[in-house]
Amino acid sequence: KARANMEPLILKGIRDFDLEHTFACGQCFRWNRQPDGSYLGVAHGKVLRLERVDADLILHHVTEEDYQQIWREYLDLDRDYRALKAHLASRDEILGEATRFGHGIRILNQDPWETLVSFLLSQNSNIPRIKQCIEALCVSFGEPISSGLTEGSFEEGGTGPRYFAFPTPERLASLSLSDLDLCRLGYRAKYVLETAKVVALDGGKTLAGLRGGSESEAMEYLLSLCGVGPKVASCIMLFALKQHHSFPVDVWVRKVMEEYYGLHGATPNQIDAFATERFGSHRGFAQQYLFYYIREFEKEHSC
DNA sequence: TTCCAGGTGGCAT
DNA sequence: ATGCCACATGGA
Repeated sequence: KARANMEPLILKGIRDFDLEHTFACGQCFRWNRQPDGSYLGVAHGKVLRLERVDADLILHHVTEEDYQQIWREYLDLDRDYRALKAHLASRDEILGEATRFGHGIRILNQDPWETLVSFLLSQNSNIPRIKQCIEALCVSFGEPISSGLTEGSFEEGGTGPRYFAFPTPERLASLSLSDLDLCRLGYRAKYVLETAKVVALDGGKTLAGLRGGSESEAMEYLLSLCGVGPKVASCIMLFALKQHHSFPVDVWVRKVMEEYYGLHGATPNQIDAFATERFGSHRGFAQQYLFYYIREFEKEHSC
């Protein structure tokens, strides 16, 4: 196929979408900034490069069909973030500040299986290393993608395929612990294998079926998986299952709740109750604005 | 060297 | 229900 000559897809007048905010805010791990400021990522077994030119969003290496069937939803392009941010900002000044700071954040609609494994690996780790682990998994056990991405200016000139899909649950379920040694997952390796075996039982259908379903049903299934606790389950629900009322509480969000909202020593239940009362049914978005806000702020003051 | 990183499982109260 | 602690790994 002559995909190398594919025209870029130009979406005009896309507001409230900043590539850095969206791809570096900690919700996803397979997007990387390129020398020219565009972002290259792999999702749903496809490669995409996104570029911002003024008010336009440019999608490279995509077909119109893939845009309609995959990227439009993945990038959450049909949601009115202007109205959403106004709603959240009206709750309190802290959230107002956070939404202005991370004004271009969008909550992606990611693949449930990839999100599940990604956040399994996230526990007691940090974002650069999480990305490293996931990349190692993909290179070692993912299917190579024939993207047709050969005309780009970001080729390294090496040999062999450069882009790999996230490995399927079946593939990971077939591995042994020692197979995973080279990925350096640490003690989380056995969580990945155990979980892959369960998810692979029905090809991930149960997991995928949780999208948009009931909160309790999703939570119950996720918590039954080895290595998945309340925090990881909440992230999967928010980032892959469209459960936008999910409010993940990690060390950073806890810090926000303590230092900005005065909830010192609060239990997870107390924090969730507070978030529900204060931020409403869209508290998952609030969580991500707050997370990005506190994390970037701490980065500034850590040097 | 020690501490920390988008926590969780196991075990003790 | 709640409170500790080990858990692999790498960077500061």
